[in-house]
Amino acid sequence: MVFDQHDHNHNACIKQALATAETLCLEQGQRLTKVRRRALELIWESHRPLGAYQLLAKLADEGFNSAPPTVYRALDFLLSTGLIHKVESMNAYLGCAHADKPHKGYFLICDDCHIVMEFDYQDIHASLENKAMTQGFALRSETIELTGVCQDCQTHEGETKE
Amino acid sequence: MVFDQHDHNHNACIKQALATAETLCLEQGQRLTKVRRRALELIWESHRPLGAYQLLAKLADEGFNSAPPTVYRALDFLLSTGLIHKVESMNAYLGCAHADKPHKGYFLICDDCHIVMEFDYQDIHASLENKAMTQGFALRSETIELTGVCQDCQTHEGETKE
DNA sequence: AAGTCAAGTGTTATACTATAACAATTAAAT
DNA sequence: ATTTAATTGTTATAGTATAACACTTGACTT
Repeated sequence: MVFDQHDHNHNACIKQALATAETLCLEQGQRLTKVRRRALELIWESHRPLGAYQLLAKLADEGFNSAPPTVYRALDFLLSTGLIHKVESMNAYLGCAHADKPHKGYFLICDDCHIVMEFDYQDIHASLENKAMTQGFALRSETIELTGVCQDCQTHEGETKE
Repeated sequence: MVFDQHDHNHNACIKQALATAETLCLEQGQRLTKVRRRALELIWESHRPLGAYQLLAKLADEGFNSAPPTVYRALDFLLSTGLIHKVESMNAYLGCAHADKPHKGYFLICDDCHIVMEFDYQDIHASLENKAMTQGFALRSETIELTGVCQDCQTHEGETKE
C-alpha cells in the first residue's frame, strides 16, 4: 500500500511528490509552470481524488484563470507526465506516489470516505497481460478500480466521515 | 472470450440476450417494457459500447420519447438487472452475455475498432479479493478495463475500420 | 539585443454526460 | 371500479470535457 492512513505525515507526501515532479520535468525537458505546480499540490492535498471543477474552483480562489481549459490543460500535462492518475469510475484525479517509475494505476477506493489507495500487484499485471496475449490482444493500458469499504470505515461505521 | 469476432451469428447473440432478459425479469418480477427491451436490443446491435446519447438518438428515430431521462432510466434498469455493463473509461454501455449468472465485468477494449470482449477470470478476481482483504478492505465492485489492439486490427493495420 | 519559433495561456463558445423535480400515465392488485 | 405503485413525460439544470482562435511568454538563434 502506498501509505498508512494514520500516523502519516502528509506534508512529506506533498513534498516528495513535488520533488519528483521537479526531477521528472527536468529530465524530460518539460516545464512545471505555476499553474501546473499548484494544480499538483492541490490534488495532493488529500488521498482522495479531486474533480476537475473542484480543482478549478481552488485555482480560481487563488487568482488563477478560471476557465475550464486552464485546469484540463494542467491535468493533461500531469497525466501525460505520469504525475497524477485519473480515476475513471469517479471522473476525478489523484496524485501518483510512484511517478518516477512507469506503472499501471491499480486502485482501492472506499465508497464511504472516498479515500483511494494505489497498489502495485505485479502478479495481477502478469495474469492480465497473459490473458490478453492468449486472445491475440496487444495490451496498452489497464484500468483497475476496486471499490468497497476501507478498514477505517468498517471500524467507525455510522460515524461522521473524516 | 465471449464470442468469436468472425464466423459469428450475431442475431443469435441478440436473441439469446433478449431471452435471458425475459427470463430474468420474469424471475425477479421486473417489467421489460417496450423502451427497455428496445434499448437492450439497440445496445446489442454490436459488440461495441454504445453511448447514452447515441442510444437516445436511435430510440428517438423510432418514435420513443427523446429526452435524456428516458434513456438513462432504461440504462439504470438494464444495469441494475445486470443485462448490460457500463464501460467507465468510455462512458458507454455494453450488452452482457452472462446476465444470468452474477459476475464482475472484465473487459478487453480495442483502441482501434472499439470492439469489446468481456472475459471472466476467476484467478484474477481471487487475487484482487485477497489483495483487498490483506488491506482490511471489504471489496464490493471491480472495474477492470484493459485497452490495446485486438488481433484483427493488428492484422489489418491501416485498413478501414470494420 | 532583436527576431523567430514553439510552448503555454486566455477567452469564448460549445459539446457531451447525467440527474433533479414534478406532472401525467399506465399496470397490477385489491 | 378504486386504489396504489411503477413507469414515463417534460422541463430545467448540473457536471464533465473540448474546439478554436487570439495572445503572451520563454528559449533559442543570430
